[in-house]
Amino acid sequence: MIDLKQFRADPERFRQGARDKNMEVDIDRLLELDEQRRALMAKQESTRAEQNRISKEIGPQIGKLKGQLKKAADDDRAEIEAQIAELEQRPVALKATIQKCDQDLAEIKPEFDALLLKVPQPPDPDVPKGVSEEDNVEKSRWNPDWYDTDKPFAENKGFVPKSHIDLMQAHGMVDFERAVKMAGTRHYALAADGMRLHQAVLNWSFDEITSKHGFRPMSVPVIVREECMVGTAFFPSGRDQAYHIEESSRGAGHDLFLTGTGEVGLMGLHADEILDADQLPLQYATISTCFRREAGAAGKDTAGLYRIHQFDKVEQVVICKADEQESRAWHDRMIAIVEDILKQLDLPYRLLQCCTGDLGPKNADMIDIECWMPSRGETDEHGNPRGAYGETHSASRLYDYQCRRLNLRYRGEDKKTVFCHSLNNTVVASPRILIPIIEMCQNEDGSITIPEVLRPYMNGRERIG
RNA sequence: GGACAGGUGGCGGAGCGGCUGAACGCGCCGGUCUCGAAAACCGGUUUGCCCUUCGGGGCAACGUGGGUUCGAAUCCCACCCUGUCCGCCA
Repeated sequence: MIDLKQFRADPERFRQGARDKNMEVDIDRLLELDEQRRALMAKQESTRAEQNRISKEIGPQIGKLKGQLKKAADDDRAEIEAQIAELEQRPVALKATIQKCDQDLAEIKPEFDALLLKVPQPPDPDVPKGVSEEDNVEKSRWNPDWYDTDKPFAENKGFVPKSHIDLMQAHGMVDFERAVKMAGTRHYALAADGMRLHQAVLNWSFDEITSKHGFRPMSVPVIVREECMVGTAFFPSGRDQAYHIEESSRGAGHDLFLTGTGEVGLMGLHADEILDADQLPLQYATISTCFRREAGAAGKDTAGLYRIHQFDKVEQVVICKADEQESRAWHDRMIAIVEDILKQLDLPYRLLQCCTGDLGPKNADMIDIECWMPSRGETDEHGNPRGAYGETHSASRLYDYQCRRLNLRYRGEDKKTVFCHSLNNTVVASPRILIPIIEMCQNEDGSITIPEVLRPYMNGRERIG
């Protein structure tokens, strides 16, 4: 959520921010409603102040008169009752005014709240302008010394690569047919060494992030209430992407939603809290199953393990002080952790600076990390794919946009409460990460060499097949 | 799922419908005392919003939402949540 005071002071900044992100939001209407709302509040409050004043004055008087009434002789009664009635009449007009303000405010509120939640965080000035992922800017590339992504796979390794689908099926590592039978398209079942490799890369990277980099290991809910989705800013804009469990229609008090990333559970932990400054930064990591409807992606990446409805992910989040330099430093550090992990896995990757049009509503800045996947990309003259980068990680910097919605604060130097900054990044998402691992580590005979760092998690084995 | 009990400030815990933003205790911060510390004593200690001539002024909040009332932490209704016991269960 944006800061209303900043919004009033400089609405143009937010108008431009939404434009840069290609998002529709009626800034003028929000300004108008805000003005109406404040005028009504001012009127209501001053009326209420008046009412309180009168109330304090007549309260004791009424009390006293009612006491007298009990003991009074019959002929005095009428007189006392008249006095009470007169006193009680005094605030009546004020009450009507207050109620009218109440009604008017209640009428504005839903539209105001909905609109306010829709205003995206403006992109940082140093984020390149652009309309789609086409306009993202490559920042850097890394290749292991034995592979050059500018040359075809065959030139690098001396044979034409197979896709992860073929390789995994050959080794009985995956079963698409039965999974699709059970759950429909974009589902899969991992089997045998497929499941082992999946667990190995998750467990290894979880150990890296928690033991080596000091992030606190957590297990958090993946089924959450709507407030948690709104608080983490996945709603309202991403509502279509989340699976909705309609418990309310079965008589329960509220619906639930499946989370699309561990970020939701990790960030939701401290909602509505005021932390001590010395508790910060909080560094959390979780390993969680992620659920995504992939609405609007019909026909895209339909084969294999690239775009699926359910996967597992090791996620890192940082909650730090509201200091731009500090949160930028954390962003760099979280990206460096992923680079270290990908280097240890020996996977070619590149860093992409996402352009304004590719940012979500909550991000001020986002760096995507893509790994080289030999089975992707256009096909060459022999009908073999040329290979392409595919997104495997995404590192977001949010300033206080998310914590403001979550009402997550800390007590600053001057004892004032301040909204925290938050950041998040993938550590490893599997099975998608299995695509580059399996395809890059394949041998001419169809076997797969297990990356060295994963061998301790695979019973010491060196290869599959 | 069944039966009770309960939701008040950082915590514990009061609270005849008006004087209660809230007693009391603990914790925390500041001060007195002391060479220093402890004890004792004194003072302070919620959050959000609105207005401001920047001195300050005002409103709201006792789980949530509605209602009764001139006036609600206190009365009524609905919902949510928590605890305990029983049943079921990885």
